[in-house]
Order: sequence, then C-alpha cells, then structure tokens
Amino acid sequence: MATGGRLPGADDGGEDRVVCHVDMDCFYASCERLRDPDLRGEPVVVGMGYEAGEADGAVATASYEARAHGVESAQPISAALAALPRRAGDADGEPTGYYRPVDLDYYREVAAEVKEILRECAETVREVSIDEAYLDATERTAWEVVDGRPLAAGYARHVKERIEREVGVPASVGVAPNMSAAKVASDHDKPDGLVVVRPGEVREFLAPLAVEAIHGVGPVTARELGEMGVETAGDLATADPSTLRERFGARGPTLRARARGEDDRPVTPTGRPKSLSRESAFSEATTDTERVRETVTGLAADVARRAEGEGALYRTVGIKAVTPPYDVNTRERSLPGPVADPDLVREVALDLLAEFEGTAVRKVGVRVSNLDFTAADQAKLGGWTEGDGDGGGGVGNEEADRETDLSGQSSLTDFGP
DNA sequence: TCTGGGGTCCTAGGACCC
DNA sequence: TCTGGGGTCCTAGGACCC
Repeated sequence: MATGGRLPGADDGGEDRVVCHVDMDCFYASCERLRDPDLRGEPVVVGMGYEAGEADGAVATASYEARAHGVESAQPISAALAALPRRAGDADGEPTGYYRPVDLDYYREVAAEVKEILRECAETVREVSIDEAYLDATERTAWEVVDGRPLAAGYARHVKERIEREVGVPASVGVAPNMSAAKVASDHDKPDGLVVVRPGEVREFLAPLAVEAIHGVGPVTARELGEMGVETAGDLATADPSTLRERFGARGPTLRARARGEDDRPVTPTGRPKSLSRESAFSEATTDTERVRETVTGLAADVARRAEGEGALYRTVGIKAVTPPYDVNTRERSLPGPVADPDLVREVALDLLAEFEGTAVRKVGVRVSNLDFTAADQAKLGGWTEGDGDGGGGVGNEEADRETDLSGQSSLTDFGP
C-alpha cells in the first residue's frame, strides 16, 4: 500500500478505508436552476417525454419544494400537474411550479464538471450514474481525530463545498469505511447532507434504520423480510444466515453483511458498459403491427448508432415487449461472433418481435449485449494494421482469429477492463 | 403508486461438451 | 448402454438501482 499522499499520522494500520459517496441532490432540477436562477427556491419539475406546455410524460426529477406538494418521481406529468399546477405569469394564490423538459446534454456538461473535481479529489472514482459517484479517499485523508473530529469529515466537506462553489449545484455526501455504509450515509440527511460514519460506529448507525435503507433491499425483499419479522437493519444484522440464504439465495448473506456494516468491495473505476439499450412506451397499448415494427426499427438504429459511437461490437441482440397489464417479455439471440451491423440489429430485432404480432404491447425496447471493445482498445493503442486492407472487413477478420483460436488468443483476450 | 428509460446482477433450466 | 460429475454457454425472467 502506498502511503505517499497521506497526511502525517494517517496510518491506521491499513485496515480502515475512507470511502466517500457523493450524491447530487435532485440533479436535473439543480441543473435547471443553474441556468435559470429564477427557479431557485421554487418548485421545479423536470419531465421526460414532456414538452413545454403539454401534459405528456413522466417526472424525472422533482425539487424538494415540488415534492412537498406531492409531486413524485416517475409520476405521470398529468398527475404532477394536478398536485402542482404550472406557473403562469404572476403566481398569486395557489402554489404553482416550474415545469421543464429533460435536457440530458446540458446535464451531462454539468456532471462532467463535477466529475472533474471528484477525480482531483481522489485516486479512484467510480461513477455510478450521471449524479452519483464513490471515491476511495484512503490515500488522501484518514480517520484520525484532530481537534475533536476525524480528518475524513473535513475532507468530505471540502469535496462538497468545491462542487457547490465551482459548479454551483448542491450535493449530499456520506463518508464511511466502505461503499455500502457511505451510500446509506449520503442518503441519511438529504438534501445538502454531510454524514460521517466512523469505522467503529457503522453497525450502530445502521441498526435503527428500516431495511429498505440498505442498498439492495427493494420493495419485494423488504416485504418478505417483514414477513419474517425483520424490519430494521439491526434485525437483518442478527437474522439467521442460513434462513436468509434459503429465502434470498446469495443475496441474503450479502445483505446481512451490509446491515452489519461489512462490505469489502473495493472501489473500482467505472468500467465499460455490459449492454446498451433503448426503449419507448406507447401512450396506450397497441396491436398495430406496422407501428410497433416502425418503433422497433427506430430503436434498433439508435442502439446500433450508440454502439458505434462507443466503439462497441455486440454479439447478442435482444428485444423487450411489455404487454398489459405489465408483463415484461424479453427475447434475445446470440450471433456467431461480435459485429457492428445496424442492418443486422434491425433484422434480428424484427424477427424476435414477430412472436408478439397481434399481441397488444405498451412498450418495446431493443438491446445489444455481449459487448466487445477490443477494436476500440486496439485503436487507442495505435490501431492494428496487419493486413487489414479491406476496410470494414477487419472486424470480421479479428473475429475469425478469435473463433478459431489461431492467433488472437493472447492479444485479444488479455485486454480485460 | 397502475408504471418512463437506461442500466446491473442473479437464478434456473436446457444444451452441449468432456 | 441409462449412467456420473463438472463446466460453460444460452435464454428468460426477476429484483434492484438511479
């Protein structure tokens, strides 16, 4: 373990890491406020599939002011409007809010500024989503208490304040000796939270919280645990491991460990995606085969274009068809080898879709998986040039090498993430 | 809660191989 | 020939996360 970047006296024996979880508060709404300061302090609703002045779509993010009026994430915009009418001109009388359509490109610009700061603050940064990241700050700070507080607390405050000062959006930050606890800590005092959980205190910090607070416990698991009489993280921490394994498989013991404050997953940098997908819902279920096929055709083209943009080859093409009331059906087909072929994505997707012809569908999706970034990696290393005189055919040649195990073995398999 | 879009990981059965 | 055990891949579904 290198100790070069650590503060004097930071040696804690190498046992306790300092893991920081940074979670941007209602990020999309905060971004909208960043470019339109009139929205500060006001209820803001950001809708996807929503266009200015209309009522279609669903709530992507609502500011805390909007939530106070009953607006919830994933709610239809029509329902949000019923709870909180759109602001029109002078806002006297009933409470009203600002509605904005999602502008992902802009949010990504803001997120890039935040992530730049995070990368300056820690050696290892794992970006979980556009608005969330884990930092391993073990090399930058320590749990040592100075002037009555852990150095790690000052470090976390520094990170949080840099984001607010330099980018202008609020964040909640949690610090703890592992990822799971740091996540719960950042959630604990949102928005604008800063929660520090020291190594010896994780279990008692978690104990009184509802099981849902543990990352990985969703509604289904929470209900099943409830039936077993397990309601708090403290209950889960002492539940019988073999019973948990029987009911929940491998997840059982994992969740129990997290409830006990144990999580030895290292913070690893964000890797390559495992799949790419696009999906689209119809305003109501439809049996119009042509319409569904057109939608899938468009989604297939989008997915193929994104894969190309990421330098990803794919070996599996799949579709999703959601049928009423809300049955999720998936079908997929693997190809002999990785390809980058938009026509093939469309053909396979439409072929898989044929099974649902005549069935009402409310949503469809297209996905590529079994991704292969070898070509992109090689290109970054200067590109391969050996005998690749036939343009796009190079991809196929590489595949042939791998399939037949003739020559590609080391060069094509040793470049894992 | 009557449900948007983009992901991850796990499970389980069957095929196929040795 | 009706019998092992182990491993990997493929597919479909489910739970969860943001």
